[in-house]
This record gives sequence, C-alpha cells and structure tokens, in this order.
Amino acid sequence: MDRMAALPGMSAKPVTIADRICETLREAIVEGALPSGAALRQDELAARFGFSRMPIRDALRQLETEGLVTIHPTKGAFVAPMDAAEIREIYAIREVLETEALRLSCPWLTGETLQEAARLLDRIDAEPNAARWGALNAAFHSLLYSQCGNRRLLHLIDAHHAAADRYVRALLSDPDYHGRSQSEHRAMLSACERGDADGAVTVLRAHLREGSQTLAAAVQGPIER
Amino acid sequence: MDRMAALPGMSAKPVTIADRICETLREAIVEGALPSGAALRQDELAARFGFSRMPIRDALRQLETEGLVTIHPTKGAFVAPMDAAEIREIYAIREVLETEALRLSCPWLTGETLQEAARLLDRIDAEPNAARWGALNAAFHSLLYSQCGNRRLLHLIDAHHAAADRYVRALLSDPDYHGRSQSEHRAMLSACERGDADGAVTVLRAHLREGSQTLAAAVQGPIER
DNA sequence: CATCCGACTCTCGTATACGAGTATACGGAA
DNA sequence: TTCCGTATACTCGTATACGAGAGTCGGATG
Repeated sequence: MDRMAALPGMSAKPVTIADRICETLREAIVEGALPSGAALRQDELAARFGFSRMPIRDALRQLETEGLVTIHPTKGAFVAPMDAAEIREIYAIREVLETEALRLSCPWLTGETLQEAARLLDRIDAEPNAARWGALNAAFHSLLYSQCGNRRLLHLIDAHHAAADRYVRALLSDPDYHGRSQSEHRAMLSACERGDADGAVTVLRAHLREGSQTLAAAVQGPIER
Repeated sequence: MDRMAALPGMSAKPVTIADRICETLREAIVEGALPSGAALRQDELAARFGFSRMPIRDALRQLETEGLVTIHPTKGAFVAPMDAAEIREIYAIREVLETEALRLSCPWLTGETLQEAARLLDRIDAEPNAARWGALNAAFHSLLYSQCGNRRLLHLIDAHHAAADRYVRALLSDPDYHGRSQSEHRAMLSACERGDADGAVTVLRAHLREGSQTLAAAVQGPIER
C-alpha cells in the first residue's frame, strides 16, 4: 500500500480522522482485543474515540474491504469470524498470487535488494514484538515480489497478507513456528540469490502451505476468542 | 464475502440508496458515459441524483474498492484512468486466479451445471446488448469456477472481471472478438465435459492472454475517452 | 399455558449544517 | 510583462439531527 509515499518529494497526504480510527481498530482486531464476532456499534465507537459517527462509518467501510469486519445494512458491523476454512481460503489465494509475483520478480532482483532482504531477516530474528514481527515479515515478502512489475498484484498480496496476519498473531504461543518460518525464508532468499526462480517458488509454496496447516490446526480447537 | 447470501431462505437484504447510486455510477463508468479522469463532485452528484452527499460518499468508496474510481482526501473522487498497463495487470491477475479456480472446480462439475453453461453460451450468441453480454460472460465463467470450494477466490475473480469489463465494453467495434471469444468458450466447456482439467486450463489461459492483448492494443491508440 | 400482537427501544441510514484546507483569480509590485 | 501575495470561492471532512426499519419484551387472548 501507499507506493506513492516512496516518491520522496510529493504526496504529503492529508491524514483524516477516519484513517486514524481505521488504523486503531485494525490493530485492536488483529491483536485480538476486539474478539471475533463482536458487534461494532457506531455510537459506542464514536463515544469511545470522541468523534462523531461519520469518520467511524468510513473506517468501518475501509476495514470491510480489508476483510476484517463484515457489514450488514441495518444490522451493523461485526468483527469477521476466524475459522479454519477462512484460513485455507486466504492461503490458497496467497499461494497463487505470491508464487506468480515471485516468479516474475526473481529475475529482476538486484544484489542490493537481496542484501536488504537479508537484513530484514536478521531484524525479524531480533524482534520480540508481535506487531512489528508481522510488519517485518510482510516487508520481507514484499521486497522479494517488488520487481514483479504489477502494482495491482502487489496491492492484492498486501491485502491478503494483512488478512492472514490476524491469524498469525494467534500463534505467538508456538515457538517452533518462528524458527521454521525463518529457515524457510532463508532458503527462499538463497534460491533468489542463485537466480533459481523455480526453486524459490517451490520453497515459497511449501512455506505458505505449512503456514496454512499450522494456523488451521491452531484455530481448529483451542483458541476461541 | 456474502457468506449469508448462500443460505437460501434468508438474506432478503435491505437495499440502500448508496447501493443504487453505486450501481448507477458503475454502469455509467463502465459504459463510458463518465469518461476516464472525470471529476466526481459530491454535491454535483447529490444534486443530480436528488439525495444528500452521504450516500454518494458511500457509493464512491465502494467504487474505489472496485478500482473504478480513485479518491484523494481533500481533492475528491475521479474516474480511474484506463490504460494498457492496467489491462495487462488485471489480466495477469485474472490468469492466475481463474486458472486456479478452474483447476479446482473442474473435477466437481456436474452434467447439469455443464448444460447450464452451454445454455449460457447460446444466450451470449443471441445477445446484442453490451451490458447484458458482459453479465452473461461473467456468469459463464463463474459457473465453471463455482465448484472450486473457495468463496473468497470467487469473489476476487468477480471483482477483477468487473474491472476488466469496463475495457471490454470499449471493444464493441470489433466483431471478430465476439466470435473468437465464443469459440474459446466452447473449447473450454468441451474440455470440462471430457473431465480434462489441464486442457480446460490451457484454453482458459490462452483465452485470457488473447483478451489482454486485444484490449491493450485497442486502448493503446485510438480510444481516448 | 401457549401464542400472537403491539408498543417500545435501539441502531442504522440519510439529511442538513459548519469549519478547514486548497485551488484559483485578480491586483499590485518588480 | 511577469511574478507573487492576498482574497475569494469551492470542495471535502466532520458534526449534529431526524426518520425508518428491525428486534424485543410484555400483555392480552384463545
């Protein structure tokens, strides 16, 4: 998102109240403070944030497009449910989108970009905070896809990564997951460094499938939040 | 999205003013009545439709998520530009999404569904109206993907088909396109009837690539609307 | 005792109103 | 003549207000 912000001189976008509320709500949902299925009453949120319902409405609509809430006219907005089926759907989509992006991008990755990716992996290793971990994870993946030449595809991938991130947060408890994920990341990166696009895609595919299974299994029974 | 709508008895969703305005604006944009880059002033639209700005705002936000308009805070909404690059991006995404959906769905397609698909093709042949043609086209594709078991994927495909439809409308002039498209449709359907998923996917891939090239070539020079 | 009907409440959709930021046009100065 | 500053007009974001529809609880009736 916000690729324009990369261009240094321009943009200077005005940030609206709705944007800030949207960000706050997103973090609350992803982090689990707002549990699955919770009703998001416009009045209540307006009172809590100290603004009118209008910016709240805008924020909720934005979150709906991100798949974090569902809105039904006359019934209101609710935190989208988390279930194993949803995870499998999101990951199946991520698999086709991201493998394609990596395949396209791999031949155009420069040494500099790959070095930056390696640095990101190190930062991920050192990062204890879950929110930042998710962001760094997304940044690493995005970097490898960045040269795919399809902005719209990158945007789609970002959106689905964010949707999946909500589930990943629920996995903090599993210490193995982090380690396995990182070793797969490194395998993917080294394939890219060799210029082995097919190999990188294979690793990525396995990486996503394992993530899907791990998350689906974790959500299946224990966590009801 | 719209998981509830699948359950037959219920839904009966209340249709809001914003929904109707959204539909009207979408048709106007797709059809070309609102040219690329046109400013969509909120009060002007409010006056034209006879409602306040609030439903118009909601409709514009919805159209933004569909990629038909771009919104900049404090600057307003504009009809999204049409260009060849955008076409290639959309079609590249459609290719990975739709081939995956078809691959998953093909083994589960019943004779009844295939017959309905065949009937749709006949209706397409007989349909002169461009708007209906696009809808029937989408319906045919969706039907073949319907058994993929991934609602989210189907929704994504719908969205991108709608985004592409806007460009397809610009191709009314080319009488060949319709015929070629239909013969490819029939080849795809017959592969599905044989249970040849790989064959169907191959045809679909070629179908989409040809569509992409035809549209990109058409938009390249002549049409500036 | 069960069921059906009606009034009440709660929430959302929509309308109207106000303030702030930006673009534009006009006038003055270099 | 050209450039810049100021003032004006325009548009959007946000606040407040009102009406309608759905859900709910209680009472009355069969």
